[in-house]
Amino acid sequence: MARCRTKGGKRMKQMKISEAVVRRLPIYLQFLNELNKREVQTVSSQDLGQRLDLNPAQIRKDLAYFGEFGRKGIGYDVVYLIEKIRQILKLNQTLHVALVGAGNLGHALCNYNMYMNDNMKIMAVFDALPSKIGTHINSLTVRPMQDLKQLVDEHNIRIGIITVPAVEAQNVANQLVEAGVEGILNFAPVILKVPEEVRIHHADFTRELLSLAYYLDYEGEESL
Amino acid sequence: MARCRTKGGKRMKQMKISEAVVRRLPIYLQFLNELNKREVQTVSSQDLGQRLDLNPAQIRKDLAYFGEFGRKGIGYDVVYLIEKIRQILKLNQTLHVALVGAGNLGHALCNYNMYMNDNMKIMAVFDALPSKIGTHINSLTVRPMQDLKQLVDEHNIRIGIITVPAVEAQNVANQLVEAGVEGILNFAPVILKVPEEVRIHHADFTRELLSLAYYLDYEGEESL
DNA sequence: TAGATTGTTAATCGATTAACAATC
DNA sequence: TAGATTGTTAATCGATTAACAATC
Repeated sequence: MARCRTKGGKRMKQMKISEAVVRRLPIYLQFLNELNKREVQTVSSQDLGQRLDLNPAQIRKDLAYFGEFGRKGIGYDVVYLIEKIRQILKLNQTLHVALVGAGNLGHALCNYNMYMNDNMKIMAVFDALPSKIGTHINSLTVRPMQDLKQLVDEHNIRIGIITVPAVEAQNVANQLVEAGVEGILNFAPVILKVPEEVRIHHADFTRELLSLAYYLDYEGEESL
Repeated sequence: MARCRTKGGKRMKQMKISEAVVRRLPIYLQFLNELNKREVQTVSSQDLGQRLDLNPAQIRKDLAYFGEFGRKGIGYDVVYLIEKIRQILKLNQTLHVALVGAGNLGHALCNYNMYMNDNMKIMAVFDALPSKIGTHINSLTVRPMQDLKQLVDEHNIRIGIITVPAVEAQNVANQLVEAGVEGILNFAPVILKVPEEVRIHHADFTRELLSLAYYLDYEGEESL
């Protein structure tokens, strides 16, 4: 659902952008924000590539999918490129988020409250445990699951974050889908099934940890 | 650093396994564990593919990099395959982990204490804040950063987890490297530079959230 | 045996990288 | 102008998928 330009500059919708490209955009944005904070005005694909361990040609190509953001002989204007990437990722509208699971991890995420992402806002927190309901996390009151649909509608919530234990995650996902969210970020260590029109991303750190383990050097050389 | 077999069955070290393959192994393992809990004995690549939204041929190929784990006409024995994947990911040894950052997220991870991963154990927790030092998280006492190197040596800690604020993350990474960890799992929303012999994985949920935002359907069609 | 399913080779598809004209 | 760096095309590389013989 990206918009690109034909040679003539006319806009052309729907030119399939690969997932790999989309996943790099937040990385670019993160580093560009750092550069901006350091008041760096301009950056080349060379510089970016060096810092991010990516091929400069790849970076140029990634950005070129969405428009001509750079200047030949000069590089990219940091502020301008930040603005453009924010547009691509639709970060100029504030995205409303519901968080389900007021446990430790849920608390952590609320505290973050996307402090660096002014563009995403947790609007409501839910939990199934009666003991949790009514308690406060920052300025939010933990709500029972029955209120989910109503609050999703009311606050125009488009994303759900799942921070419940693994056994409940699928059930919660179903309820989020039912309530009408368009995307889910799942922290529980299980594979969830959702209708294909709902986008699901996994933030399951156990996966990261396990794949990390693979890359550790052998110590006690063992055979399979 | 994978071991494979030549046709004749002799072992052959070093046949480059792609990162994509390694990242799928934990997913297989996760689902196989579920099947095992449900006392399912056998599973086909067909079944797995359906459930995990992956191509069955891909799954067979992934597994075949490491050995012949299946039986033609039958499929894979769930228990046996779990065991094999655990070996590949080196989960049969208990991996010792240090966690730096006793904030909310650090607490959450300690509570997890890898409950489902008996194979990883957080051996020590560190923080820079004097107010945090000496406090307890479960059975662990929060230690000052000065103790890092000593405890890494003492407990044979091979992995460091970073859950400190973004601005401190690079500094902490440096200290972890200095202390001798082989891998780092970074939760802070920054790009870290580490020597190439140290493996670094990112569990930065803001990235996941931003790329998720990209895939939400447009509402107020805006042009770039 | 017939049906199912693996492991593996070959074909396809897609992503990364190199190279270079355009231009600041 | 000379040097730098983009946007983009072409070349390369690698990953996914299809197909099928082997075999349970």
